[in-house]
Amino acid sequence: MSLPVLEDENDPRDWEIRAWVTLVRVYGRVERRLAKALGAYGLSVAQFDVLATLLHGEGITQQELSERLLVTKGNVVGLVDRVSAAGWIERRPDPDDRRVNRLYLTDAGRALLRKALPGQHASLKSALRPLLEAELKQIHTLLKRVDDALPDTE
Amino acid sequence: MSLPVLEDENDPRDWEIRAWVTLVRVYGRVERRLAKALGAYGLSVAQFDVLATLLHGEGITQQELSERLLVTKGNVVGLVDRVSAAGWIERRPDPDDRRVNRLYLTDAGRALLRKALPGQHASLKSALRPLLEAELKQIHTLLKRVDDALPDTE
DNA sequence: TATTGTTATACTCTATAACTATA
DNA sequence: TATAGTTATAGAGTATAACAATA
Repeated sequence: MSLPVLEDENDPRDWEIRAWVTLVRVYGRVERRLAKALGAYGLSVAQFDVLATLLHGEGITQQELSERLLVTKGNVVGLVDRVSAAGWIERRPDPDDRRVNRLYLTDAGRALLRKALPGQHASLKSALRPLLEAELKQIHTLLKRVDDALPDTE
Repeated sequence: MSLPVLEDENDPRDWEIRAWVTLVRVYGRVERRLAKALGAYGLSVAQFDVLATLLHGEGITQQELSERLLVTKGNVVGLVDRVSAAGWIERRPDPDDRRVNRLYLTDAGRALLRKALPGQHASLKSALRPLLEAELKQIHTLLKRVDDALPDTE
């Protein structure tokens, strides 16, 4: 989870650290809630991410999926194995390049998403309820700036 | 990691989702950098968290550690096993309650922190460099509000 | 030669739940 | 009865690296 949590007003640590500690804490706690809700559908967070990524871009390759999910292509193999074994996605060989698999949602996968997505959205809205829309935008804008500035040495 | 990343301006998703997706992405990428730096010292992020938590509160119990790290006490056992096997912390029986272990850094653990902490801080500062201090405070304030509002049903 | 995907290895973290010893 | 810690189980994710097929 990273870095200790303590919140006294005289905390001498830099604001980078305080912001990061809080972010990590929120990430962990919210992620856990989302994961628990997904568990009811037999989905892990990583597996849900696969489905949700495909929802917005069917036909991507495993390579592309690994870039979106920020995991190695080796790990994507196992992930895709598990999700396709469950019948939610399928690999289809690319007709033009026989090295490539392209990934598609099955009807079952689409149906599962239709069931699982509303709950995820609701959990998220509930967790972030203390923030006004302008504040959500603010967080998005600031963190997007950080994301864009991170070199993609990964 | 949770929820797909795509950034087009007409993205119809709610700001909760956009903020969350960005937060998750930043979390993942920065965490990975921090983890890589810790790897040079033979530390995982969770293990570093143990050491850093003890630095700010030596003598806590395993139970207390599990609450700070947001993991179950069962998992803390293994975590403490590994970190103490490496010689960085030690369990000392509580003299007043024989059920309790209290945790302390060893000299080696303190020395390791002295080596590892500056790099962690530097990585963090580097990653968050695009943000002004006021913006870091803003993120801290907003996310703290979210954290405080989350019910601790975990 | 470079790329896509696969396989193999080994470790860490996680959740869950039953168990013990103490209180 | 309740609490602190332990053990056991099983699954999931991760990194790393070598490999096959294809380009």
